[in-house]
Amino acid sequence: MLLLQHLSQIISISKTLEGEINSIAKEINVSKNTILVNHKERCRNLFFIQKGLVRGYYYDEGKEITNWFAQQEEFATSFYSFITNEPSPETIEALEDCQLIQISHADLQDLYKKFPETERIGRIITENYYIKLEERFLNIQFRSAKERYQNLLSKNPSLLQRASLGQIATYLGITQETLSRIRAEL
Amino acid sequence: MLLLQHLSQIISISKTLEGEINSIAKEINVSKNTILVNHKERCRNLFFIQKGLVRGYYYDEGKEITNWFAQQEEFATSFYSFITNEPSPETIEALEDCQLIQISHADLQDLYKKFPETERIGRIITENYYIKLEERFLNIQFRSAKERYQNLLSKNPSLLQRASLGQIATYLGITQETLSRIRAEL
DNA sequence: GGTGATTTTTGACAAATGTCAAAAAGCGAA
DNA sequence: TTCGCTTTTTGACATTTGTCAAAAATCACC
Repeated sequence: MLLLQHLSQIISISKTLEGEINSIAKEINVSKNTILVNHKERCRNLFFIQKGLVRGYYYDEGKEITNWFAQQEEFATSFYSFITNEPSPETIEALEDCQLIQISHADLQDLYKKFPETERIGRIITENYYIKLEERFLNIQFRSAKERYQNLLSKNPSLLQRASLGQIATYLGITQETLSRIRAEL
Repeated sequence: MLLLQHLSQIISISKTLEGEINSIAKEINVSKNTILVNHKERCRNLFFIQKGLVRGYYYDEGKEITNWFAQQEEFATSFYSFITNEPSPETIEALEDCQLIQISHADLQDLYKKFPETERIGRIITENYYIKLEERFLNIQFRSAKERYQNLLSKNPSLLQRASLGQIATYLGITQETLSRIRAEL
């Protein structure tokens, strides 16, 4: 399982722990356009993406604004809702047919209790996600629309083929028209 | 010690753990304008603010851009540098005379090893900081300069008295002139 | 392969914010 | 109190990006 491989890069996973993880990790396949978490609904699951592409988006003045994309070997959840148990401000949808691993919040808390060494995994993963978010924050604050697009293009070129321009534009914090113009002039 | 109080809100702290924390937590007093971490230098310390105000800032085209403010009962560090051990992209300075608790990265790692339950504290604190950063990210992406200012004003009015307008403006992602105009029209 | 829906591009114009320069206000030290 | 330095405000103008509408291109499905 890709998830176990991924986690074992952080700490070594004992056979018992491996068994426990296997027992709480539910492998699910969802088809393109499936809504994994609905806006205003509590998000009690963490998803690990074994294959496919998922995005989280907000509604702002009736329009969908992409908050993040997650692909193979990344986690996806409404972080805010998962942690606080408040309704999710964002909707999560599969942009492609996906093979996911689903872990419930309750099972994860049990895992933390039973295997305290997994707290370490949780901490390190959260730290890394924090750093990624910080980088994105700085990007949006300091860089022009064009620079952000070029940055995305160099770091994640395949995304441009897999998501629509409108989805990518709002992810970059610009309108679709602006993105279209940026592309035209390059 | 305020730090212990703060941590005990997350998990209960045993007497042994308390002793250990006391032994690695160095209380320091720094005066206004002290640079705690220099840009391009590795940041190997975590600071907990018992009293005072600290800010982290970047240089962008020669100008200082405030990345964050931290005050009483908050942690301050160059998160990126602390976690990755790379040189810090940001400078950290005390904006007021401060009473801080300093914990080194090495000591913290030892603490995590000796007292695995502290991993939980680390995870939860990181999660909360993640949520705060996400909120700020959405704020800057969705809200106008004026809304961001009003938001800050309502959530943290004292900051306006304690930091300069220039520092606050760049924190809000706008220029000082724009902030000045926003204030004038209210 | 054709057709209706969806996505992307283009145009004209508007709004928000930035830049540069200078004036005004505030503040600390002698 | 005054002088010099720093911070804040104001003015004129430029730039970036957004908005709304329509045309063009692309895609999915029959």
